Amino acid sequence: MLNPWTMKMEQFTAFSDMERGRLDELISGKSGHFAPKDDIIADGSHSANCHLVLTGLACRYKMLPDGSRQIMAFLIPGDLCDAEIFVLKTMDHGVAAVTEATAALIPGAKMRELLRETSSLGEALWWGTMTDLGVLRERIIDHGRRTAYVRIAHLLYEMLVRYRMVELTDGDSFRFPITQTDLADATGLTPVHANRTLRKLRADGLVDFTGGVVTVLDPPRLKKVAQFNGEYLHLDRVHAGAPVGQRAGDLV
Amino acid sequence: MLNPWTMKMEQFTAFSDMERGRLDELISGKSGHFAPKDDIIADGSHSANCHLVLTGLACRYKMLPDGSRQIMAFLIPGDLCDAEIFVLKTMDHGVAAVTEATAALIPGAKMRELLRETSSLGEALWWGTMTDLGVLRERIIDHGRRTAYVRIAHLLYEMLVRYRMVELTDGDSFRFPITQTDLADATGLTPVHANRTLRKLRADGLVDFTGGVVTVLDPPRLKKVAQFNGEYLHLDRVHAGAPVGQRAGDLV
DNA sequence: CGGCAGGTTGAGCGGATTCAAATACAGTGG
DNA sequence: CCACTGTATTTGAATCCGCTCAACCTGCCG
Repeated sequence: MLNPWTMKMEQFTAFSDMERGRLDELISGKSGHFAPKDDIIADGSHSANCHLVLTGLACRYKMLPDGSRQIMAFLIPGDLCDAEIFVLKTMDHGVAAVTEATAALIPGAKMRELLRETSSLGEALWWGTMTDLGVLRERIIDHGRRTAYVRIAHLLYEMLVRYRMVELTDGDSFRFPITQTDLADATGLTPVHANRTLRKLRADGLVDFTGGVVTVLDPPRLKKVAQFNGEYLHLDRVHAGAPVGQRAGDLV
Repeated sequence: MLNPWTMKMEQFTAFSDMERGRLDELISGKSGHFAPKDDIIADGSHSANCHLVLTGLACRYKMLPDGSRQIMAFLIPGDLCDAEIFVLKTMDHGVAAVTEATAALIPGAKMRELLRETSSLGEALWWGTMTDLGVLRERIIDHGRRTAYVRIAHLLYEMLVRYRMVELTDGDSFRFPITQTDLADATGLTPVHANRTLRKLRADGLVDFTGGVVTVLDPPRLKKVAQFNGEYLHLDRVHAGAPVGQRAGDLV
């Protein structure tokens, strides 16, 4: 059984058994357990360790002076929380658990080594960072030039692809237990309008979202209305382990 | 005279003379000259070289199927256009010149070496990438949770800080010759509304924007209305060369 | 002189917000 | 077993920020 980190990065490149061993070793040290709404890393703090989500769901967020919140990204198993920790003194935003979550604590020094390696691992870490940049840019497009309807559709479709990368989908369903307030904070809408829009997506037979589980009822149609083009995820190499039809790369 | 790349990165850390020499050498190879609206790197393309803006203004953008454009970042002297080129097959967005611009072409192989170095240079490159992430996150907050007025104020104040990092400000003025359409595409507004909002900022005595030159008339007040908090730029170390009162770090 | 790009202004519209209240639902304690 | 409580979802109505459509102005260049 591969760990989610390996699984994710192997969307980019294949690893040798030795490289896989390195990754396994890194995430099998200390780990933290977090309750919903707990900060995994607080805004303004610093840590000697890098955090990697192993189970559950987390989010990158920032509280604004007026009390409103902006969620900038959702973090699922295999995602790094704080790659900046090597070079920056403090976090310029917070990372909080959305559901119960566990995160591996990877010593900063070990991560530094990894980055400098000539093996595929260093490049895979760069790939992760570059795709994070791509996802953020896509979110800017969402907020700047897409309507609420398209924006939510886009987010849900993207999550489907990302969950499939780490094999946490069941057909076209995945567990994504966020509240509508979370959804609103992530899409830059009000909870009221997020509700109405989500409701329309349901009425249009595109998605079902009950009991914390998202089911994409008609992936090709959702992809179309979401104006989704997955190039920004750079799934150059389809993970060899996944059977045809269940690969993340098939969706982009 | 320091080059803009060195100047920018020395906001993060001080370099040795040898390290400065390395940077000088890297950007004094081949360079490209670009006319306004020319692509420096086209969406979907790939290059063996990395581009670094030396003079002029460029932008990171994406064209949408419906013909609208989203500008995701402005690139000024000292900014890297395509750090992704080492690991990704194709660009998932374009970079275009806004004004006449020159860009240094740095061989990808040389950049790779730099990244793996144990010197400060590798870390400074990481710092650059991490602050790029920070700037993008801030743009998401802009679009998601700030009004048009605050959003434009924020962008202009941020540009003031960034221009000051590379010593291209004249007091509180800087050359920023974008059209109001560019401004609209960057802030996710329509040109009409961008115009009205900019006009209001002028009427309120906060900024002047004529002849391609932005003048911040009252920096502390603009900072306040922009809800600007510059932590995300991580100007940990103020550039030693700049006199007190003219440092980028003073503004954050 | 006409053409064109960029900037400015007006009027009406609509998507999203705000304020407010009703409903559903799980947990908790009596 | 049922009130009680708090959180999440749903719906309605009025309002407003930003958009659309449209016209007009300005400076510049061929």
